[in-house]
Amino acid sequence: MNVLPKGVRHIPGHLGRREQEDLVEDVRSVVRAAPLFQPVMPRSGKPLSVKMTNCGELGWVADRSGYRYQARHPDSGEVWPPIPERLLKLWKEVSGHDAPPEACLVNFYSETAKMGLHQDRDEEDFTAPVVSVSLGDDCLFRVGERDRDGRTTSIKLRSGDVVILGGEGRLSFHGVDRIYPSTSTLLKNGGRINLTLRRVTKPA
DNA sequence: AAGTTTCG
DNA sequence: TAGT
Repeated sequence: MNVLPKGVRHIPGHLGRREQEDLVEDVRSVVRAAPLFQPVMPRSGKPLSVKMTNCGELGWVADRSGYRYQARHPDSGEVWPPIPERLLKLWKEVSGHDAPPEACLVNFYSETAKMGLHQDRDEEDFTAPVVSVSLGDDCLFRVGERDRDGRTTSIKLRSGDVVILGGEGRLSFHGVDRIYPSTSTLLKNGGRINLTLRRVTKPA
């Protein structure tokens, strides 16, 4: 019986179809304002397979210089568009955290995209959880513990699912091993969108 | 360093 | 630029 690591919560089907469609509209408008860019590995410049953008006061970027949060789009130099209301509402529903999210990373996975096992650790504040929303095709999500060599568990994430990494689970290693093409009709061109809401700065 | 590969 |  494979249980999720402590502090990792999976809420299958948290969002209904209509809410998912509304969120896709929100994402479309974010992408219009802040076009997807191709993140690359620090130093090597090797591209990640996902495309990404952000909304919120801060956005996560990856380039040859490193990983960091910044207030502006790396290509356009524009500030990121605001986090859509319905994501702020979702955060209030599930995060158990008073302060609103400062960053929402938008990752787009093509049929072949993956994300290696990693920690979300570029934030200054680990007291707030990470809240993530899946839209579109199913994926195989793998989650472990705070140490890279800890036990890992794989679960299938479907469109409308929410995953929360909080408390002991805040620094859990996690990644996406594969996308299951054509498993959702939410996105016309297929693929998967992941939205990740985070606090970045230290609490006052 | 959030890659890839391999493994679990 | 994750519908035309």
